[in-house]
Amino acid sequence: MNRHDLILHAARTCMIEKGFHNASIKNIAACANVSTGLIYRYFENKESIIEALVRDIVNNMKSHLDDKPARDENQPLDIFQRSDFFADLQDNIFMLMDIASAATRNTRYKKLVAEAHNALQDDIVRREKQQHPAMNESIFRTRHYVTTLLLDGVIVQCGRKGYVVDDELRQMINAIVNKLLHAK
Amino acid sequence: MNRHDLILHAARTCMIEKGFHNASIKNIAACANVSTGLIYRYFENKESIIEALVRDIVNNMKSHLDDKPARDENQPLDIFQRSDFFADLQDNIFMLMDIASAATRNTRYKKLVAEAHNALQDDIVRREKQQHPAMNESIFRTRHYVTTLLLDGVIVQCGRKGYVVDDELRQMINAIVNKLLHAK
Amino acid sequence: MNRHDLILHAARTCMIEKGFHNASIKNIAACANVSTGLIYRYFENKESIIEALVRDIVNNMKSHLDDKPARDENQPLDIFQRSDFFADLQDNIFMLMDIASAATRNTRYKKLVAEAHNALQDDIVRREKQQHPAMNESIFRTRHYVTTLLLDGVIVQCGRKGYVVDDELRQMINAIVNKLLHAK
Amino acid sequence: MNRHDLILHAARTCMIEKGFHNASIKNIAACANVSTGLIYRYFENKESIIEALVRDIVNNMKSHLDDKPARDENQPLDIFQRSDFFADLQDNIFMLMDIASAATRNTRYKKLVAEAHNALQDDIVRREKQQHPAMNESIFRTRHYVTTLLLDGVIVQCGRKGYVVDDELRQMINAIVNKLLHAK
DNA sequence: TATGAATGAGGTTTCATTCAT
DNA sequence: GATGAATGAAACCTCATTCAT
Repeated sequence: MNRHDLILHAARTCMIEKGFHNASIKNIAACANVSTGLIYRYFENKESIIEALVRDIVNNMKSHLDDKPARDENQPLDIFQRSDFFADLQDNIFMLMDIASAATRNTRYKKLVAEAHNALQDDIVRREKQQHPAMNESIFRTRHYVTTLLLDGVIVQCGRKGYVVDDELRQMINAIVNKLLHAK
Repeated sequence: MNRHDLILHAARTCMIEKGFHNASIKNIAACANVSTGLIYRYFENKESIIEALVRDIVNNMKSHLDDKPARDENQPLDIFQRSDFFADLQDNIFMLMDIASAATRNTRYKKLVAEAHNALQDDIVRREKQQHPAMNESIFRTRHYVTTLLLDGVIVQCGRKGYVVDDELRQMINAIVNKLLHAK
Repeated sequence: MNRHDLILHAARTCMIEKGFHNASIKNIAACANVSTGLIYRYFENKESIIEALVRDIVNNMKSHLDDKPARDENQPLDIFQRSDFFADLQDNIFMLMDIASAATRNTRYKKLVAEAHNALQDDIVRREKQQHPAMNESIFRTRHYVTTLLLDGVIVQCGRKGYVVDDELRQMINAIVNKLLHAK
Repeated sequence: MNRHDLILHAARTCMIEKGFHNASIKNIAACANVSTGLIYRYFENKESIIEALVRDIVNNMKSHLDDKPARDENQPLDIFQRSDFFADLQDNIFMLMDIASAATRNTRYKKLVAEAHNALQDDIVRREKQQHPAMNESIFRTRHYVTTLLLDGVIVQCGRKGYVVDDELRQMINAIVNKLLHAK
């Protein structure tokens, strides 16, 4: 791993562990086994690290989606079926909350997060359209929106209660999403 | 307004504006037009201010619920119908995100938020039970859970996109909730 | 007790309990059951309270000495024999240390403490002279000096070890002083 | 001098000059000609600085003792004979008083001072034993105790009177100690 | 390129002192 | 006289950032 990615990885680890505001540059440097000064050779400042982290998460999600096999409409949907995708999401729960929170105040983050979401949505809609050319695009968008809403809800709940997604929760969410999809 | 509430109000304003971590005691004092020292006459420390803020939000929600007229089962539900309730929620969105985020790292906050949620849930279940004595309690709990999930999702979305709840969003959420309720 | 003495008494209690620097005006006021503002009606500032306290201690010692029965030269001396005097001294140990310590830096305290010591010494020498008119004054002064030295040592030791003067310590000190006195 | 020792030296100077409670981190930093932040690179907190200072004093005393030539029993003892030892002690007088005073209220300091005293005592007893193998250990301990008592007394007196040890005081103390030692 | 010592602004909190009531 | 709310300077400590080596 090159220095840039090494630092980014360390930043991710620290922020997951300590939270956005408690992950100091020193922590990150120690975690990456480099000097504090070196951080500033690869990133302009702390904000830029967050920026890169968000970009990373988005790219990760996109690549997860790329791998995703086409869903069989007749089978019940399991939005957690790609276990590695959701494992990742769980890992990121705390960081995502922090970043979302930070984004409410920081224009740069906010723009970034919004762009990321739009990119993701476009990506999802595009591939759904390929599968179901006859369907109305607005339905895709709604689906995506609801799913996002629920996932965000789950994230917050997890953060709040401090537990990971267990089977009960997983089934409940799936039931809701399935009902929504088939009700259309 | 007495000094205690004045400071609390200022704290709320600052946190909404600048975020949890950037609302310094000095900021709050300046916003309340008092000296920094005075803050500590009314609150033990910064944590206590947050504590009071969360308690305030919870009590507010409870009193909103108390005012809520019995819902006519045959009419579609509008969870935003109490516009002042949601206006309040929107005001609190940023702060709630920050606090939820901070709660993932701070034991005291986490306990506080958990307590608040339990208190709210108990309150809701109790009043639903009064209205529908024959219904199974677990259904109430599920309903509450889903609603919470969605509301949390909405909060995050709002924070993320930086806009308030518009009509489109409102109708979409309502549609989902209504479908869920009648599917049961 | 008048307000002035009430406050002084409270100050003494607080300083014994919490130490010189940790006894705040608020503490003292609370202990005296008066408002903080009132303190400043009776004392110019915190320094003046110390000043008054030191004066008090000196006067107390003088009055203890006044009560002291003439010592029988043929009996071994017990410098702790006036148990109430030493009880008082023990009570004051911590405060005396603090004040002595503060006096090293504060001209006003230093002058005060020096004056107090001289006053006490003169008082002691005067009464010893009355008892033993033939003896050389320098002997009295030496005796007084040594006794003071030892008492101060005892005070520091007590402060250091955190215990009060026990029988063993008492006998040891007495043995030393007796030897000194009779060696002359 | 390395930064660590530079800061420690500055701390010592400040404490001697201003006293324990008035030697602020900022003062110390200014005195050492470094930034306040740097202090915390070398010491965990203010307490640690004191800790290091006390340790320094103890080590200094021990090394002074190591250099001390064996005393000729037939010659009168001069406990100030190692003039550099006592010069050092005088330098430390103010600080020692403050620390002793602070130790009465602070568990950590108290433990520190107690340990230091025990270490010194053990050191002294050990070397006396080497010189006089036949003598009872309790005699050494008593001697040490009395000497300590007197030294503490001298320290307090010096602090109180604000002067350094002059010849008169020196001779008086020596006379006392000699009498004590030979009376045994 | 890489280090980590150094900086200093800024955070929370305490407390002697003042002053309107 | 008496109160206690209010002030604000100053304490300790943290951390993003810079820079000599």
